[in-house]
Amino acid sequence: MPKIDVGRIWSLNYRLLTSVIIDVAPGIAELGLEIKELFVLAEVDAHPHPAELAGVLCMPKPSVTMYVKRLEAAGFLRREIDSADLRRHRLILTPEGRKTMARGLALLSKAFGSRLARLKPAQQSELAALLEKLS
Amino acid sequence: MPKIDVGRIWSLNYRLLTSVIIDVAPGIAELGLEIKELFVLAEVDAHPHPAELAGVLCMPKPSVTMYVKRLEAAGFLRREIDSADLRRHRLILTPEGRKTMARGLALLSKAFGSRLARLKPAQQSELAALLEKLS
DNA sequence: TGATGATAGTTTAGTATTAAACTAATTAAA
DNA sequence: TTTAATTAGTTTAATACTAAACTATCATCA
Repeated sequence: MPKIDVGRIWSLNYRLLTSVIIDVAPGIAELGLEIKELFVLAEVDAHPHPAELAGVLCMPKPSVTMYVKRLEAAGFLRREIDSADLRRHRLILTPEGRKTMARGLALLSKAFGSRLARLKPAQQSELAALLEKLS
Repeated sequence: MPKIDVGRIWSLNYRLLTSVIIDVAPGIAELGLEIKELFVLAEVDAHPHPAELAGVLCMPKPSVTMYVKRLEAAGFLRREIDSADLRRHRLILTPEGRKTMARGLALLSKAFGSRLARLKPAQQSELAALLEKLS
């Protein structure tokens, strides 16, 4: 059996993601967002606390601080003090933030989806399942 | 048929790559490299001119200028003027650069490979084939 | 030729990112 | 309790990144 070239899988995948990000950045910018801010918005429902967001998104805490600050200033989310733990900030999407997030994710889906479309539906499911196992 | 969630595939994949990079960064740093410098080294044989590297690696030209400058200073590559076109710099890996590149790629393969190992060999081939189609 | 436009690579200058140190709140142990 | 250790989030200070402008060379075409 042929040995898989890990480096090749890696670089194919890396370039795929990078080029999709480059494609999609201008559209995202029109929404008043940066890509990473969109990632933050997209995880706020599931992980409403900054420290969790940093963990889930693999980004340092100060970056989250800054993105949250900007997202808040833009009216896309607000924060409440968690009364059970006064250190924690609970983040909440505003309706505007939710709408903008949906638009941003739609752009990303469209850009990535147009590549995914090269695969048959069954292959797309297969890819999703394989990535799921890797994560 | 269930509709595939493009955003989910995306974020699974994005997080996979990010976390592998975070895992591998300290080891790469011990070689005297940054991750992106390693990516540059790895493509120099196939694309010996900075402008091409920028295209292939999806990074801006000034970034390539900077990485090349550091890699040259570290003795990992040298440059020659292309006598056919005096604007162009032909980049050449030094033996030391080649050795360091191999070590860096080995680290990356090991880190990514340890995730890939969750898949059976046939599934690894399948993943490689799917990513190939997407690139 | 020589004028115009394109391309290779660099520099500059401003923004983005992040490691390290910090403040404040919580928890656990003595 | 009070002390020490931990955790949440922020600030600071330094580095990394990159858009825009630049220099030099090349290519095209009148």
